[in-house]
Amino acid sequence: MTALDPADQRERILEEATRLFVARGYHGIAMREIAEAAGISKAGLYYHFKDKEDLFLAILGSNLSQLAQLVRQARQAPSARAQIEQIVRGLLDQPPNQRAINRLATHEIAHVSPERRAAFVQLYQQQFIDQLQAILHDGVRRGELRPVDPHIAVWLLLGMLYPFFGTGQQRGGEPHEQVLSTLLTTLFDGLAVPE
Amino acid sequence: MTALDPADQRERILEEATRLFVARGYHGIAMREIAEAAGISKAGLYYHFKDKEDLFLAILGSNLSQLAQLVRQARQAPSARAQIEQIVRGLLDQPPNQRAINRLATHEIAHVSPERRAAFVQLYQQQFIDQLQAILHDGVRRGELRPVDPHIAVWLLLGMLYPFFGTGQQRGGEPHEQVLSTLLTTLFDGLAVPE
DNA sequence: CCTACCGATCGGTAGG
DNA sequence: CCTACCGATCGGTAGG
Repeated sequence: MTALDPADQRERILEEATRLFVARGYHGIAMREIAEAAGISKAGLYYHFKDKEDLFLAILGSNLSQLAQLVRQARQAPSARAQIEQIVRGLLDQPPNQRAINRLATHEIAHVSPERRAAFVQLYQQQFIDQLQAILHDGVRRGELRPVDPHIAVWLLLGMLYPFFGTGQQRGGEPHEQVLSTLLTTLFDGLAVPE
Repeated sequence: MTALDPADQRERILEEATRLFVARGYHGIAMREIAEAAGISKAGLYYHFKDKEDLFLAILGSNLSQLAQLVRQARQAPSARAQIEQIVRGLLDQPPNQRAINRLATHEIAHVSPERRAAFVQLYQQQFIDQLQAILHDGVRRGELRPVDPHIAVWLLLGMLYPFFGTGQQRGGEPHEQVLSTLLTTLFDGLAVPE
């Protein structure tokens, strides 16, 4: 038996911890459980991560980097609608446990200390929310979209995605493409039949 | 000093527990904290409620009754759009702590035992989700709405509401009427400018 | 990274 | 027997 490389061990911990936090929330999981799932002792866990919050925020931070990259790539598309479509597609295409981290980020962040929470929320705002707002703002400015408040519209969009950020066992039983097209049609064209 | 009537004491416990669970989630609150907030001992708490899950489910159940009533009243309206509008208005008009119970119901229900969770989820489905699906289904059948899958559309609608189910301190700083009208316009007419 | 622990606090219950 | 609790403490477990 050869021990794992430290970086690989860290990755393994993050993977198992993600799965557990997604299933039962921040306070629903003990550090002991994460250690067992990763095949190390609890003290070993504290070698890789300063404390429980540090481990939790590492998961959220890594996800935020991927979100930021997704948005950066999408901004190359020609219209607001095309940009949003690319982002929504990218989010729904993530593996279930990755998608569910967005749920953790909006929900369980409340359980970390005020200082670290404020720091993460600010980063999340800058790297993700502000970018989405800019896309909608530009869409309104160019006359592509109705003159809605981008601030409200961003939360409507993220809200529409929210139920499909589950683990995939509960919701998301529907075909991917059908959810995607229904979401985009509803968001841009509305549910009402045009007269 | 006269002791409170048992029913009043129970109401007081439910009120304080709601506030605490909303702020910090199911596992984030100890029975001791709820007891202190209600001005009784922890043992007194267990006189009124069998255990922590029983107390938690009493909160969700009472909210579900109100949701069911809201939907029943709304179903009298003449069109699917008018019915949905009345329900959305009713939900956004609730006091912040009441609104936030919807968040608890979708999120923190995962933390109760499988049997009790299954029972509550079934009741929630029958008394709320199925009713919303019926409204959309009828709307599609009567040609008011695009031929969307009611199952997906219900979750898009509830998702749009979700960000505004916070405690009111974070989101919901926007004027009520503006959120309501933006949500309904987006849901029924879409964000795109008609050509 | 482990074994061996800590101060404190967890949900729940005893007798009166 | 009942109600509406109380002070004290149970066996286990939390993060560190």
